[in-house]
Amino acid sequence: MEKLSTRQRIMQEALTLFAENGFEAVSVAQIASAVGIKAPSLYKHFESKQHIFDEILLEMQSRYEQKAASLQMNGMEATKDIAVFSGLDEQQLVEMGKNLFDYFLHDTFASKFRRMLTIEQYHSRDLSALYTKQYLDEPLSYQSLVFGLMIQAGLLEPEDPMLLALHFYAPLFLLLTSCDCHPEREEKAFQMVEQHIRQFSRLHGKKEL
Amino acid sequence: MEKLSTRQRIMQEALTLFAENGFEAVSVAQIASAVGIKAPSLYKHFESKQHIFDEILLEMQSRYEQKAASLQMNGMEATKDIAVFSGLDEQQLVEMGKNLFDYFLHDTFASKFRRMLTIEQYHSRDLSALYTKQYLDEPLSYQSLVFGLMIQAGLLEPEDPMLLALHFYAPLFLLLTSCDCHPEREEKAFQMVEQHIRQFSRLHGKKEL
DNA sequence: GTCTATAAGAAGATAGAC
DNA sequence: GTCTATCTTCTTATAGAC
Repeated sequence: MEKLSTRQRIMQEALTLFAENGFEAVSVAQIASAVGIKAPSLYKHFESKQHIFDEILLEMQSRYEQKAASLQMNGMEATKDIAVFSGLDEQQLVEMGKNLFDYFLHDTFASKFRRMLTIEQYHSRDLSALYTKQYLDEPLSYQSLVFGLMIQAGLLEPEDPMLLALHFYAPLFLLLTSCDCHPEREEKAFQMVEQHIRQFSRLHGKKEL
Repeated sequence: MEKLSTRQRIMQEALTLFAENGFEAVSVAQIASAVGIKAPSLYKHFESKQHIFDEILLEMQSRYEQKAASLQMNGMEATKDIAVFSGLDEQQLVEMGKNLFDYFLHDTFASKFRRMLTIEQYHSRDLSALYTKQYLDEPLSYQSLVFGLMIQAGLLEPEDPMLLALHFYAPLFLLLTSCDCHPEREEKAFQMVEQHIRQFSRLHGKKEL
């Protein structure tokens, strides 16, 4: 369990601190202290504070791609697996939403990374582009693709898929934001997620004639 | 037009910088430079950098309360003006949503303040509570109240008002976030807001028998 | 790979001239 | 109310002993 290298522990503690205070507000000494070493020792593992940040970014990209594949959130995979998605029923939709919600909220790396990007997006075009891509555009375009398939399969009433994706995902995004600094809200938020998706299913599900 | 006091200009420039970089990443010298004075001169107007931040907070509270009243977003007012809200039709709903969206996005003070709070919420219980109250809880509970009245008035199908509020407001919140660092998205976002609200009205509006 | 010591600079803030 | 000069502390980062 304690097999993390010092390099990995530096990245972990740095991310924790960056996610709470922002990059510039965290000192190298703070990071080192959290790891249990002195600041100069840290420079044996990373050439600069900026380099720690850059490596966290790379690490996250890699983890995100893995998770996207495992959640079947990758657009490429979805088009290959039409059979899977065109058979989605309400309960599976609830599971999909809860999985996405739980991942963004509780995966220790993903959750902190999202908070860090939320903070850092405002002073870098690159970071704001990454934030938008990862937490807005990709979830929306993926959901849009899924709902398009569900309409084709006769599971949902015909409707603009992007509007459906916005209706489905935006409440998850808002509830996520509401839990970020208030863990005591998580239970209620999970209930809201479920209610929301069941309402979504009721409103858009194919009506019997 | 140029009647702003130095004190007011300091707050203005400080907010602009805080909204982009966060409080700790901005130096007093940077703020002073943006105003056109030297750092020590700034201390004749504010006793510390923290004090500038605190005054921005107070200023915003005051402006927010004014705007809430003018947008009729104040819960107290709404219950007094049942007549107004129980007569809301689809077009008025669109206007209400667009007004809210436009205010959060374009009011120079409100927009920067929201970005600053988005950054600062993570390292202070007080600020995260303020963020949640101002951008999540109050909009939602206000919308919830409005929709409850609309159901009573027979304008909407019976439904949990909080679920309706989440359905109505969450997409506005997400689209707002998507425009924050990407002004080129605003036009599309406004179109999406309108489409979203018309869909909302179509889905929840009282069906004719 | 860790440490102490230290450089070189930037930070918040004050003193005092004008 | 503005400035220059200055203080103190903290910052990132390096040098070199162990």
